[in-house]
Amino acid sequence: MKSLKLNGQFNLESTLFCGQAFRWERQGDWFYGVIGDGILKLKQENSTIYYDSSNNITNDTLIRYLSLDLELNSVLNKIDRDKNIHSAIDFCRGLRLLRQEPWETFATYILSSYSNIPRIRRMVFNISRRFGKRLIFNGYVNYTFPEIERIAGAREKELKALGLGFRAGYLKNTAKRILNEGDLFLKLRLLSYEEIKKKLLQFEGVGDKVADCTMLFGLSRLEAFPVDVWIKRGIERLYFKGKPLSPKKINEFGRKYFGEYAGYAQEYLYHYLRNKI
DNA sequence: ACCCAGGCTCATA
DNA sequence: TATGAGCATGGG
Repeated sequence: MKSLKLNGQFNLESTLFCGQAFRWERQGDWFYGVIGDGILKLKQENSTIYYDSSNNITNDTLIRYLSLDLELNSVLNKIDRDKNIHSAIDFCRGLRLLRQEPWETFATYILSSYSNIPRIRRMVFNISRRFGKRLIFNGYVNYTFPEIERIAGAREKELKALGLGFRAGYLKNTAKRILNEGDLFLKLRLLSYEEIKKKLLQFEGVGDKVADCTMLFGLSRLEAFPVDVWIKRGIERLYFKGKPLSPKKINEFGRKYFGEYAGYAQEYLYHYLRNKI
C-alpha cells in the first residue's frame, strides 16, 4: 500500500465518474480500474490518496494520470467567467481531467457514438474481456484494453456480437488504418490543435465530438471543447436563452468564451448538467 | 411498447 | 456549407 499527499484541490470521485473514463468501478471504499497492463485501486481520505496496483505503479505515474501536477486553481480561475460556470465549478470542485492512453481513448469514444454511458461501459468491457489480457488483483478481475492489432484483426461480425452495433466497422477500420499510419499518436503529439483534429477526422466513425474527446482526454489538449447533446442543450439554455445552435457554433462559442482551458469548462459543465440541474 | 442515447455517414440543396 | 434521414442495439 502506498500513499500520496495532495497539494492542490482534488476530488477523486468526480474525477473518475464525471464521464471522461468508462472503466472505473467502486468496490466498497475503493475505486478499481485498469491502467496499462495492471489493475490500480485507490481511495481518497481528505488530502491523501491511498493506492495499490498489480504492476507497481509509481507515484509519478499516478500524478501524471490524475493530472495532479496541474495548478488547478489557476485553471479554474481562468474559466470562472459567469454564474453558470461558477455553479458548475462549485458543484464538482477538484475534478481533474485524466491523462488517458490515446488509443484507448480514441477507440472508446468511437464506441460512444449515439450510445449511453452504461452501454459504452459494457462495450468497452466486452471487447477487453474478449481481446485483452486477464488481470486479477485482490480478487478483482478485469482485462487490459485490447491492442490495436487485436481489434484490427477481429472479425466485424464478432465485434457486433459484443454489442458494438454499427460501430463495429468504424472501430475495426480505424484500427487497421492506424496500423498503416505507424506511431500515429506519437506523431499527433507534435502537432497543433487544428492539425490533430484534421488528422483524426479522416478516420471512419470520427467526427468533431469524438476527435475533441480524444484530444482532451487522450492527448491533453485542454483547449478542446467536445459538444455532445448535453453540452449543446446546456449551452443553448444557459448562454443563448434556449435558442437552437449547431454543434459547430456551440464549439466555436465554447472555445472562444472559455479560452485555453475550455476543456475544463466543458467537463465541469457536463458533470453539472448531468447530475445537478 | 416506447423513447433516447457523450454522433457519424451519406445524400441533397 | 448546411440540413435531414438512417443507423444496431440496449438502458431506463
